[in-house]
Amino acid sequence: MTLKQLRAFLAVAQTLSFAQACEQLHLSQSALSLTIKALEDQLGGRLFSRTTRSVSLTPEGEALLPLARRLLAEWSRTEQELRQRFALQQGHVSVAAMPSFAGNLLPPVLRVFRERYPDIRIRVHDVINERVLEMVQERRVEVGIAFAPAQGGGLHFTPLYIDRFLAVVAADDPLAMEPGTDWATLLRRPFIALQAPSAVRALLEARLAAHGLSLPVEIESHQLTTVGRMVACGLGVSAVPALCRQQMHELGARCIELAAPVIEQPVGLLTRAGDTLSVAAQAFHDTLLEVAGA
Amino acid sequence: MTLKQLRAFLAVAQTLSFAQACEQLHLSQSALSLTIKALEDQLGGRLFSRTTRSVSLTPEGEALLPLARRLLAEWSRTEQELRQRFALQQGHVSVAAMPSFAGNLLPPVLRVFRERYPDIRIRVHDVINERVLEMVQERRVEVGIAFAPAQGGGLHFTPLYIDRFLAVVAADDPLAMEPGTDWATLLRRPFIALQAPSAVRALLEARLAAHGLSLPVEIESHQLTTVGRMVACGLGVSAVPALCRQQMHELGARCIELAAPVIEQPVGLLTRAGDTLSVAAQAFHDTLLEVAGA
DNA sequence: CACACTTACGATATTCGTAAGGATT
DNA sequence: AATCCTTACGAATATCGTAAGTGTG
Repeated sequence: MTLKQLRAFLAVAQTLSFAQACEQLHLSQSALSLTIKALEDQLGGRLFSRTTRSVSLTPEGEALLPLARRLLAEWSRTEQELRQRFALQQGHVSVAAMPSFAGNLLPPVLRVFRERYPDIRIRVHDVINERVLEMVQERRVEVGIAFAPAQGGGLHFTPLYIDRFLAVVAADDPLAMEPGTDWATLLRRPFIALQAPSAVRALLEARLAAHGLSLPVEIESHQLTTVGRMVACGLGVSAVPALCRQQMHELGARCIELAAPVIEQPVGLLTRAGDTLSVAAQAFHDTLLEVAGA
Repeated sequence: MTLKQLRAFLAVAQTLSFAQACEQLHLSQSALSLTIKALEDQLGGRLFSRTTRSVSLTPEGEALLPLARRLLAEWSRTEQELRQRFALQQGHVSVAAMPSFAGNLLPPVLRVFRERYPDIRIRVHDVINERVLEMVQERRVEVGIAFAPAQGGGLHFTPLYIDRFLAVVAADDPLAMEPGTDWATLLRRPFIALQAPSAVRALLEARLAAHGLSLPVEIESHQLTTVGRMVACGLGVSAVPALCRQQMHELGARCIELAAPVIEQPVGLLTRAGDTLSVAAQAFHDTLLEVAGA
């Protein structure tokens, strides 16, 4: 039983005329006749009762009719769905992004993506850096945005930009007037740090230790905004990824360059090494590189 | 999107190998490769991620897989069902038969039919003669068994046998010893008749009237068995289709031939004139002619 | 006699398998 | 070097349309 045969059957069953069905199918009468005949032979009996002057369904044809309708409808529905997926008119992307990115560079990217592909649903997971890596590995998301991972671990990394740490000080701190400072100067003040499970915190301490420095931690928080507010109130100083400069400013703190050493770490897109991205995820990937990578 | 393409997709998706799928499909690698390529082109994107050494599903392929499975499963289920119908391994027949037939000749026919086609379900409607005609006309049954209808009425009649009326008398009635009698003799006794809506009653009175005779009705019933019992108890006599001879005997009454006039009426199979019978109904029709027509 | 479906036959397209090519383990 | 998928090309197969055939109203 072929698709053509079933389509031919449906056309004849609906019009109850070979001639009319021919036009509908863009087929000659002979071809249609042969097609129906072939179908009947394969099934083992007549589907139509032909009296040279009129065509009617046999009871078996009557039984096939609703089945044929359903089958063909589901067939084209399936075809349609796949086509739409490839045409970016359907589907969804799951993305995981570390908070500093999710809260700063990501929203404008989402706006552009949504404008371009309004039918693609996006699910953003705003989770800590390590969790981003896990979610990509576990295939819970197709794309992740995080710091470059230490070892591969089956992940593919596409760099977006190099992030560097900036000093954050209160607006009335003398340092706020300077263009920059160094770690030795900054660390003479009480330090307000992100709490332990944070990748930013871990990164920071590891790099400083390599230069014989350590953080004089006074207060800890696990929210970047809290850290910003505390600095703004003069409770101490901090150091944050350059990405957060705008956010810190809005919270009333000031950011200045920070050297000796300059602490840098690439931020980029993570995908599973072996896997192909869905067209939707690929489109998101590309949009992200285009909008945030500039 | 064609059947072959989807079958090829499923085979490759399940084995994750073109080579293995080839054997399963009885196809060369090149043909399979082209088939998958054609499917991908038509849908507008890749379904498999080929790395010359391993094949894996893309997210879109992953989405198609369950849909393809369902589609192909339903396809063969449909094909199977139709084939079985034609092979008399599935389906049902609805039959309407007038009570005298349903209770006498029909059961052995059903036994034979059931032995031959154990997978065909039969539904018997045991209804009065007129209702048989209606049910065939309304397509509530495919086959009816009744007296030959007066005018066509879109019905096709196949005669089974000619039924004639017999006299029914009590076992101790003097007539019970005779080989036969005539209407004039019979009607000198009180007559026990079937009630008005009965076709048998109507037929009887119409034919007798043509010969200037009328029934001296003493008692009426609408059950043939009741009539039989009443006759057996000596309450009167009756006249019934020859078909019921055995039944009357079992009830304790006796049947003898009845002439002057001999009242005959063909009994046969009724079908709608224009319609084709289902193979199941046709098989029943044929079995009935063979078993009951002998 | 005209209409509607079926059958026959030659022309066109499609599909298949063999063989060569390219890439990876 | 061996395996697996892709590409190229000639051959077999299937399908289509034109035209003649058949039966019914």
